[in-house]
Amino acid sequence: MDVKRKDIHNSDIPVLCQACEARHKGVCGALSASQLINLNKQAIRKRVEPGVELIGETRQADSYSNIISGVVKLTKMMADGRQQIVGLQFAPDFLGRPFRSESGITADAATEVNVCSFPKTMLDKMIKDTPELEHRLLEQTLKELDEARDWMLTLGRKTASEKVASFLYLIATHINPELETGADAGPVSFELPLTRSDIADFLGLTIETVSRQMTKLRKDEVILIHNNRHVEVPDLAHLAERASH
Amino acid sequence: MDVKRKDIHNSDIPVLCQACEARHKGVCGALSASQLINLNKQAIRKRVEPGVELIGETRQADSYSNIISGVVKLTKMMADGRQQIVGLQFAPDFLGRPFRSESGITADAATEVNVCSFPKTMLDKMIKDTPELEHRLLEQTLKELDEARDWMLTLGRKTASEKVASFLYLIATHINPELETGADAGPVSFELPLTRSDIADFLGLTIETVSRQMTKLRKDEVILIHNNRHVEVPDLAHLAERASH
DNA sequence: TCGCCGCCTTGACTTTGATCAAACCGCGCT
DNA sequence: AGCGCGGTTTGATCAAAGTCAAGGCGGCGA
Repeated sequence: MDVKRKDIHNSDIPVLCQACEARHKGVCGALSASQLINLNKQAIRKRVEPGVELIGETRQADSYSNIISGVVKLTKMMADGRQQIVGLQFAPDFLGRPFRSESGITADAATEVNVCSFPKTMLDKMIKDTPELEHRLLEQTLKELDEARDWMLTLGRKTASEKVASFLYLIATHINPELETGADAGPVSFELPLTRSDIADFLGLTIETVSRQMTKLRKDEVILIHNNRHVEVPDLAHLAERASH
Repeated sequence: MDVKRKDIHNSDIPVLCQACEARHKGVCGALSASQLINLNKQAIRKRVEPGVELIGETRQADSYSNIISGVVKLTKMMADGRQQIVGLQFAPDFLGRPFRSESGITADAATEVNVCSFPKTMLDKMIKDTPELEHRLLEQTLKELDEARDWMLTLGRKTASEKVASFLYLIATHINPELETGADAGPVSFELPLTRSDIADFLGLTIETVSRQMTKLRKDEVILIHNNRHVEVPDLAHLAERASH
């Protein structure tokens, strides 16, 4: 029976991949069952503690990863220690720089992070006979480019309080399953994946300014905060308003 | 003779493409002679005056372009009129957003610009049987992403005078043929492709601050300016120093 | 040739966010 | 329970960049 065939075929997909978001919405969706099996032989899942470096100075970049869960921050540093977070990545984003060693960016776990890593060489080979794979990489890269440019507007032209509101709005719309799609209203709540110091580095501010703007948002009842980390947003539209969205 | 064959084959390439940088370093390099001929039937070269919109509200984005010469600025606007230039593009960059209508970005000619435009549908079709094309697009997109992130560091963490120096350094290294490759020293000179107001929008500053920082750099003899537009840099290394590179 | 207009510069003053400093809060440890 | 510690908040002061206003420079058309 066709149904049975389908079942059998489906069970060919490695167990780990079956429920994996990277296969549904990430780059692995481009791969056939046999390719997934191949990749899986060399792939390892890792649990990583907050603050640990995934790509950068110490850890050389000879592998790619998919983010299974958690938040990864991409950071750029200047010689004198000033630093700027240039991007946040969530599951099921692809992690790693195709065709190049690296461009002065380090990737650190912001929260506890689970990744699925595999050697660069593997994927580079698969790209050769699966153009769809390159297509997915291009789509993800275009998405990152859009996000980077959105953030440039925030960094260059928004006030401190708009910046903080923009950050909270970004997290609110990215961290929950995905309520990214429209519906910018109603209540949301989440755990902040970043410390105040990370937030400052993401917004181009100091921790003091971030703190002050958070208290202002709290006093104006745009947000509620518990334990410094848990944030409730009674009405996302109000937050969007504050972010000048 | 093989040599003759090659000559004949070479002459199959459309005349306009033969000397075109887009074929050497841009996306068109991925195309065969016959594909180039095809594309050329529908391609048109346009000369565009400074300030004219290439992609955005008025001009709908149903075509892609290659920049033949000149500088294009990519701008994001907020509802209240604040704006931020999120990227500059030079020849032979590819202009247009694959697979998507657009993301709130407008592209305007900063200087006089020459482009080679062709319908989106043409290229989208060619991508299907020329994976190399998608590869080139990915390479360009990754380059733009790197540049965007570099600039985020500038916007978020540099002082006004470092920003202005960074801008001049960027132009110096991009506008001349290409001295991008190393050798960050020695004298350079160029015409500024942007007005003070554009520079301010690129750096997240006001025109007054840009002006003041330019005079400071001039007084410190890091640069010489004639006619407000022509800039001479006696020693590029000094400029790089000021930009905290 | 004059005068206008757009673009740029310069100056005086204000505001925003940074800096410096102190205290607070939750939490794990002894 | 008391202590110390990292992360955070709050307050007082300072400096960098923004705002407002005036004037300069250069090109172009009447």
